[in-house]
Amino acid sequence: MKRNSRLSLALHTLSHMAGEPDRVRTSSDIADHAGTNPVVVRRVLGKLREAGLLTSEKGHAGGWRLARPPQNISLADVYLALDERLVASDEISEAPACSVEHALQKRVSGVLEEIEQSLVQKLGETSISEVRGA
Amino acid sequence: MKRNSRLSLALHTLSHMAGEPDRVRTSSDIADHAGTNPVVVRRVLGKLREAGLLTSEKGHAGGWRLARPPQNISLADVYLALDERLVASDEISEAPACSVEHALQKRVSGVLEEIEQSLVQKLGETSISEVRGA
DNA sequence: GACTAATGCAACTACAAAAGTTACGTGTAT
DNA sequence: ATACACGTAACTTTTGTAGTTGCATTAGTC
Repeated sequence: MKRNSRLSLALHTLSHMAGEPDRVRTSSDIADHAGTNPVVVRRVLGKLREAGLLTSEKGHAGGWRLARPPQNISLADVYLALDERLVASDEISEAPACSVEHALQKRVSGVLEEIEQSLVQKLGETSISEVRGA
Repeated sequence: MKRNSRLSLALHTLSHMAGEPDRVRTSSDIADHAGTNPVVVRRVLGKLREAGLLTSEKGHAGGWRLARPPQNISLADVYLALDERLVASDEISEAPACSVEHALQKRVSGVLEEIEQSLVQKLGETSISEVRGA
């Protein structure tokens, strides 16, 4: 696949679903369309299910479905569901000796965190249906 | 190190330099402060030099220095210098069979590209000196 | 009840990006 | 001449993630 594939796969799948919200889709179908395989699809969509964006049903005629109207699912919902933190680092900074150094590190982290937040806000301005729609 | 380490290392170093713009620093000094090693530092700072943010001098008493006043170096400058594309994918999409599918992929890519742009814009609003300063 | 088709999940392999490391060439001040 | 610094190439190590296989569980269908 490519980089940022989880986010890309999630958006792709959700946008696709937004077109026919009532249709149930299997992991295999989705995997075929996305050029990947069913287990990867389940892994990614599982995250979206945990976040309440999708529902899944086992057994015969089971599969995936949107849990809410697509107008009501923002890109930020998806991003957060996947635990992506593209900008900020989930740092385990190994406590630098110097305290000035430590202060500076917190500065940098703080700035990146702000940028991360503004990214999420920006993502919140677009819904899945808009991705498909126009 | 941690995730997003190149950006983090670059910002850290530049912020540090912003404090004493006239001082020349060696890769070793910087590496010690950042908890990494000189070659990695040279790799990252080399990108910043290519982008005109830093200068380097070889030989005895050589080292790294800011190429411009720190007020005049934005986070976007740094981000772009490193060729980071945190949101958008540098996709080599393997041409999907269905053309509808292809259209949708372009949609998703387009949206991510927009988000990427807005991220750069946001980064452009902060300078290196502000990171250190307040 | 047997069969089929779907998710859920664990364990493993494969691969790629990046950090870390070593080594050596080049340039420059003393 | 020497010491010190960058520039760069080649290699190893680490890590994140996709891909794969296998099997348990669940739910319709015959």
